[in-house]
Amino acid sequence: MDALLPRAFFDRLAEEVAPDLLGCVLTRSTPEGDVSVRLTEVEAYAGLRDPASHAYRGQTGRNAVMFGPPGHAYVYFTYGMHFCVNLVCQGEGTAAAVLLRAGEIIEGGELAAARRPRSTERDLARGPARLCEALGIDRALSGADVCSPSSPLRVLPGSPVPGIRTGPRTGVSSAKDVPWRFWVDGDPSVSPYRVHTPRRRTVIDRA
DNA sequence: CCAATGATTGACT
DNA sequence: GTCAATCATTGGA
Repeated sequence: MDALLPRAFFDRLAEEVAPDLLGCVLTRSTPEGDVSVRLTEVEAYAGLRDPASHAYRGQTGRNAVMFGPPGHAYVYFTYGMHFCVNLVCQGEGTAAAVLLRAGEIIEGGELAAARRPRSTERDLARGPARLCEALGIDRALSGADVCSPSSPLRVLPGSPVPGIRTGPRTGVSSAKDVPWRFWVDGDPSVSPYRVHTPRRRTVIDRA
């Protein structure tokens, strides 16, 4: 079996780990089979020192995994319907993490397509919630050790990636100026950039 | 207790 | 370009 990324890889600042994750491969194993994605877009979050991080205001039940050791998955549920996955970085207590935003499916494409039946091949993992859906990642995987060979979610090294670009993070409502989104220039699986738009008032709000 | 909203997506004008 | 879906989590009353 191929060697996984060592835990030391993740024991660094998230903004240092993030570009090194591009080209690496995330594999999800289920009884139905394996699906693997080659990462093409990620975002770094610096935990306690980052206003855009879920961990900015300290440890809660939801973000507890981020305060643990590096090399584990932090999965959260958002907008009432989507999951997103991060990989915890740096030492315990810092709550740094890298959000996995997009990639190219390189194994298990049939299973990924079955999980996302209305998606084109290009869009299978083009976005953080799409990536999770294609790989079958949900809350149950939060805390999974991606450095362990027996884990249902693992990360393997990739070949060095040319053309890494950086820019502001997508969809965040604070610290928009920090250029901690990293992607592979020109890769079709990179998600379209969208600025954060505050939600409008609903009918119930006006009643 | 309760109201607000989100590290998004897909559908639609 | 605009907008609704849909609910866990959060922070404040």
